[in-house]
Parts: sequence; structure tokens; C-alpha cells
Amino acid sequence: MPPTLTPRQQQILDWIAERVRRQGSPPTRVEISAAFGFSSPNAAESHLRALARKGAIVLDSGRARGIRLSESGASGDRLPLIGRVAAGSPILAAENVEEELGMNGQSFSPQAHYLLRVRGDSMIEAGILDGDLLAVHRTPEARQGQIVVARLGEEVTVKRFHRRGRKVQLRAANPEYQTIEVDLDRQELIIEGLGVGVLRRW
Amino acid sequence: MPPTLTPRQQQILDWIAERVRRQGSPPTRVEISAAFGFSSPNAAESHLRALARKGAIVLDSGRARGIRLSESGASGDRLPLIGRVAAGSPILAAENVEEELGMNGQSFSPQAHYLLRVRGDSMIEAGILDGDLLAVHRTPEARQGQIVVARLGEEVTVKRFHRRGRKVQLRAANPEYQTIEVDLDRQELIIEGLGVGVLRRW
DNA sequence: CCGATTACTGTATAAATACCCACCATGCCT
DNA sequence: AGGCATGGTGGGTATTTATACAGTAATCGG
Repeated sequence: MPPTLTPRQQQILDWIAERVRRQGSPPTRVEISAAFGFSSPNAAESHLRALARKGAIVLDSGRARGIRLSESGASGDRLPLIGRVAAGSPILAAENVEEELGMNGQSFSPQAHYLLRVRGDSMIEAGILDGDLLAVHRTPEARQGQIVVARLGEEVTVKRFHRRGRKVQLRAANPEYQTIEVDLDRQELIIEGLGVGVLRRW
Repeated sequence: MPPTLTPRQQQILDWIAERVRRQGSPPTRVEISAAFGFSSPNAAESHLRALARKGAIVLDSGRARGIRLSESGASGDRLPLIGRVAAGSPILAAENVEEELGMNGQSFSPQAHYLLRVRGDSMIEAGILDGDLLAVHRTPEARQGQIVVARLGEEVTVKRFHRRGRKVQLRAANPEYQTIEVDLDRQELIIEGLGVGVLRRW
């Protein structure tokens, strides 16, 4: 669970959410200050930082009105879209979420928990193109030949999974790419999830 | 009724609406220009003025990202899945709807109105496999090279659209398939819609 | 008593952003 | 032939906005 917000922080978060609902765009620091009577925009700034640190919002740095609500409630019919996964962070960390797509994870089976943007054409023969969104079911279990999201060190990759004893092969679906061999006794391999579908937007 | 928007204006409005829904904040002139390939932010500015003049949006002058959508068009969050299209029936006829998928058409841009199950591998080089679901935006207008849902007589097909004068080519994305040539003076060709994305479920 | 966190005031600045001007080409209406 | 909307390029400027830095004061756990 996220750290609890202070009453003041909750109040500010509520106000921002209300603003977004009513005006369609998030407020600036100056607008927040005006609404709460702060005489310095820095008061708003530090509240925003606190809210971002606690995961209640995401700040897009350098952008005017770059405040996104982390959409804590009302999930179920929205899937987070994961773009680039920052080194060392859990996949679903707020910083990795680019946007939320209005679709139900239950449209896939097993259920999709998130969408991952695929980079490169290593899976082209499986009909997965550069930029496609892979629907992922969160599970550490994979069977032969399934498409998995795997983490090797700081890299997150999408490949076909093949296992023989303590050796795992991660195979691309493109003859130009080499199969990655992993010895489980020497390297750590984390299966983040299973590909359960593809979404492409033009 | 507000004055009708030109296709270009509608396209831009759709994109803005989509942006707001997905990112939570409206775009800047520069972002619009980047998305549409304008080399001057003024192109976006004048489109916004046109949209504002026609009442499609409201511009808050002097504010960063001060674009508000007048018409909040709360469309449904379910898309019909069209399987086989019965001869002679309109695509969206109830008899053609296999199921309703819990996803928002606004996840695509322009908006998707329905999903069509693609049969065969004629579009395999565009990454569309047998059984994939094509997200379709309903419109009779297509431009060179776009993927369209076309109706020729009783057949509904998915192909790339190319036009030269009164002749239209419907090209497969698979060398094993022949291009279909249509002379608009001799045969009727109906463009049912535009492919705006792909959904694959494993 | 110390450090950390909260909750602000006040000032400053670089970058993001809205918005102005001049101009061009096309098509449509009268 | 002329006016007007559309759909642009190219460049410029004033304003908005995010965000850094320097403080003050209060609260809380150890």
C-alpha cells in the first residue's frame, strides 16, 4: 500500500482531482497556490513533490500542467501502459506508466494485468512489430514455447521461453537475432509475465 | 447543430480528445504540430481557432494547454466484435456481432467503432495474422496506403488502399495474393472503414 | 537534543507555451 | 474578378510555468 497522505496532502490531491474533472486540465503551481492562499508557488511545488514521492500523482518534468493522477481507484477496466522500464524499478512502478488505456484486462485469457510496449523487431515472425503493445498476464510460471516477459539483470525483454533442466533459452522470432542462453545457476532470470495478446494502434 | 467540421478538423479534434483522455491534459500547439508533422506551430494554432470558431472546443486564452472540449461525447466503453459478415447485411447488424469486448474505442485514434475478425493471412506482412481483430474506424474516406475494410459486392475484405483516378487497387500484404483492381465506373466499391489498430488474443 | 518531515514565504530564472505577423496556394461562392 | 475559408511555412515575442535556491517555524520519533 502507498504511504498514507497527510490531511493537507489529501485535501490538495482532492482539489486537483476535482479540477481535472471540471476543467479538463491539471492546475499549475500558481493556480494551486491561489486556490489555497499560498503566497509562494513553491508551497504548491513541495506538496506536489510529496504527493509524487508517495505515488499519488506522477509529475511529467518540464511540462506545463504535467500532473497526472495515479488513478488509485476505479481500476478494473483500465490497463496501465508500460513504456520504458527504468533500471531496477518494478515493472508496475508509477514512473514506468505512460498512460492508462480504457480496456478490460478480462478481454484476454488469462487476464491481462498490463500492456508493455515492445521495442525492436525481434518477435516479428510472431506478428509482433516494433511499438506494439504486448498484453501481459503477471505470473512467474511459463511453459515451453510461450511468449514471456523476462528480466535479465536490468534488461526486460520479450522472447519465447524454452527450458531444459537448469538451462533456459530465450528465443527471438526473427532469424537475425541470437538465442539467449541462461544458466539458472549462474544468472538470475525473472519471469515477469506471460504474453496473452497484442494491441497495435496506428 | 454546430457547423460541420472538415475532415482535417475532425481528425485533429479526434486526436485532441484522445490525447486528453489518455494523458489527462490537453496538448500544446507544438505537440499537435509534432503529431501531424506541421513544421510551424501556427498551423496548429489556426486549426484550433477554426475549431473554436465552430464551437467544437473552447480556448482559454493565455493559458498553457488551455483547450477544453465542448462536447464531452461520452461514448460507450464496449466494442462489438464482428465475426463473419452475412451477405448483404450492414456490418454492424446485430446478426454479425459475435460478442462485445470491454474496451474503449477511444483507446485508438481516430476512435474505433468496432472490431472485425480477420480471416486468412493476406495481411501477414503488415503484422496482421489469421484470427486477429482489426479495430475499425467507420468512415468512407481513405488515403493512399491505408488499411481499409472494403466491400466489393458481397465480399468484405481487409486490404491496403491505393487509388489512381477512377481505378482503385486493393493490395494484400502477402506476395502470394494478387492485387485486386477495381474500376469505379464498372463496379461498386464501398469503404466501410479504416483500420486503426489490431487486437490479438492468445 | 537531533534529524526528518511537514508546511509554508520570497525571489529568481530558464524553458515551455500562447499567440502575433507576414506570406503562399487551393478551392469555393458570388 | 474578388472575397473568404482552408491548410499550410517561417519566424518572433511576451507571458506562463516549472523549478531551483534560501529561509522560517512547527511537529514527531528516537
